Amino acid sequence: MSSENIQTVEKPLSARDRILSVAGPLFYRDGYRGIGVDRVIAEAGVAKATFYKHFPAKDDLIVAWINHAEAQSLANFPDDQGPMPLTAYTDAMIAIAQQPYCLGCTYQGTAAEFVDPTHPAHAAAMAVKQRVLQDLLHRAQHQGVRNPARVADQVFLLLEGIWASVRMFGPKAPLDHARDAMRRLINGAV
Amino acid sequence: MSSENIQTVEKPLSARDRILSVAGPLFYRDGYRGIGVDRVIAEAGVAKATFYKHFPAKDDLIVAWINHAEAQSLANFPDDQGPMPLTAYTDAMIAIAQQPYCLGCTYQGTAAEFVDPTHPAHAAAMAVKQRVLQDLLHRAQHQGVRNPARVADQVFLLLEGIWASVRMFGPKAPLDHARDAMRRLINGAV
DNA sequence: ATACAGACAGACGGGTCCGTCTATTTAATA
DNA sequence: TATTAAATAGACGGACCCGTCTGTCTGTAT
Repeated sequence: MSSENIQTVEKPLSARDRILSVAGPLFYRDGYRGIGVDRVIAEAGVAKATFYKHFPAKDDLIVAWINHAEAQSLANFPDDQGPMPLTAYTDAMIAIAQQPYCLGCTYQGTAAEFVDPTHPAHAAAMAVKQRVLQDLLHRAQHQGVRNPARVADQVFLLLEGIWASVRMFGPKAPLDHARDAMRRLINGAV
Repeated sequence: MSSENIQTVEKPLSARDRILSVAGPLFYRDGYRGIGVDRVIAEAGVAKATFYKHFPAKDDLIVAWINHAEAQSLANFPDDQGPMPLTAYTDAMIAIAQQPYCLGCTYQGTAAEFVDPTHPAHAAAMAVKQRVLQDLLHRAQHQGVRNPARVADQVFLLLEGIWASVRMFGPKAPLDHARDAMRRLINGAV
C-alpha cells in the first residue's frame, strides 16, 4: 500500500536526520534545558560519538532544529501562484494555533529560555521572526493595502499575541475574536 | 538626607524579603533554570537552612516570586478614582514595554520555561494572566464600549504580542504602530 | 545567668548533564 | 580478502544543582 506511494518510500533516515526529527518534539514539549543530550541520543538510537560528530555541541543541535523547523513551516505555505490574501493567511495561522497539540510558538519559547539576545539560539529564533515580518510586509504590499508597513507590523504583533496566549492558556486561550481583530487591522472595519 | 524621608527609612529587610527581592531580577535575566539556589543564597546573604525554612523547595520560591511580582505591578496601577481609560492604560503598558531594560513579560517567560500547564509555576503565571484578562474586561465594561468582551480579548491578545515581541527583539521590536492598533481595536477607527 | 529560637557557615550525598574517550562492530571499497 | 571509514556501546571526568545535615553564633526573654 504505502510502498506504492512514492512519497512514503522508506528511505532510512540518516543519523543526522534521525537526531533532528527526534529532538524537535522533545525540545518542544520539555524545553531545551529540560531535555538532555543523552535523552536525544537514546530516542534517536544513535551513538554518542555520532551525535557529537554531527553537532559539536548541544547548542548546535538547537540552532539546527530551529532552522529545520522554519524550513518545514515554509514548505507548508507554498507561494506558487502568488501569496494568498492576508486574511486567509492569518486564518490559517489561527487554525494552526488552535490545534489541540499546539503548545505555542517554538521561536518564542526559544527566546524565553535563552533570554540573552546574543545567544546563538535566541539569535536564530530572532532571525526567523525577522523573516516572518518581512514576509508579512511583502504580502501586504502585494495585496495593495493602504499602509503596508503599518498593517504588517500590527498583524505581526497580533499573531505573536495569539501564539503567546496559546502557550499560556492552551486550548482555553481567548481566541474567539482573533479573526475579527485581524480584519479590523487589515481592512479597517468588521 | 534620605533618613529624613519616611519612605526610605532603612528598616532591614527580613531574610525572606531579601531572598525574594534578590531572586526576582536573577530569575528575570537568566531564567529559573539558569539560576541555582546557591546563587540566590549567596546574593541574598542568607544561610542555606534559612532559605529552605522559608521556601521548602525552589519551586516554592518561584511561585512566591510570581505572586510578588504581580502584587508589585498592581501597586503601580492604583484604581483610586475609577480605572483609567483603556487607551491610557494600554499606552502606559506600551511605555513600560519600551523601557530599555525590559526583557519581556515575566509570566510569559514562566510559561515558556515550564511548558507543562500543570506545573505550579506555569499555573501561577496563568492565574495572573487570567486576572489581567478579567481586569481588562472590567475596564471595558466600566468605559462603556460597544462590545466589552470582544474589546477585552482583543486588547489582551495585542498586549501579549507586544510583550512577546519585546522579549524577542528587545528595543528593536516593531512597536511603532502598536498604539494605533490598540485604538483601532478599542475605538474602531484611527 | 540560662535557656531557647533563629540565623549563620558550609560540608555532604545523590543526581543530572555535557562532552571526551576507548574499544568493538558493521559496511563499503579496493 | 584486506582495508578503510563510520557507526555502536558505554565508561568516565568535571561541573553544576538541589536539598539535608551538622555545628556555631547571636540575641531575646525568662
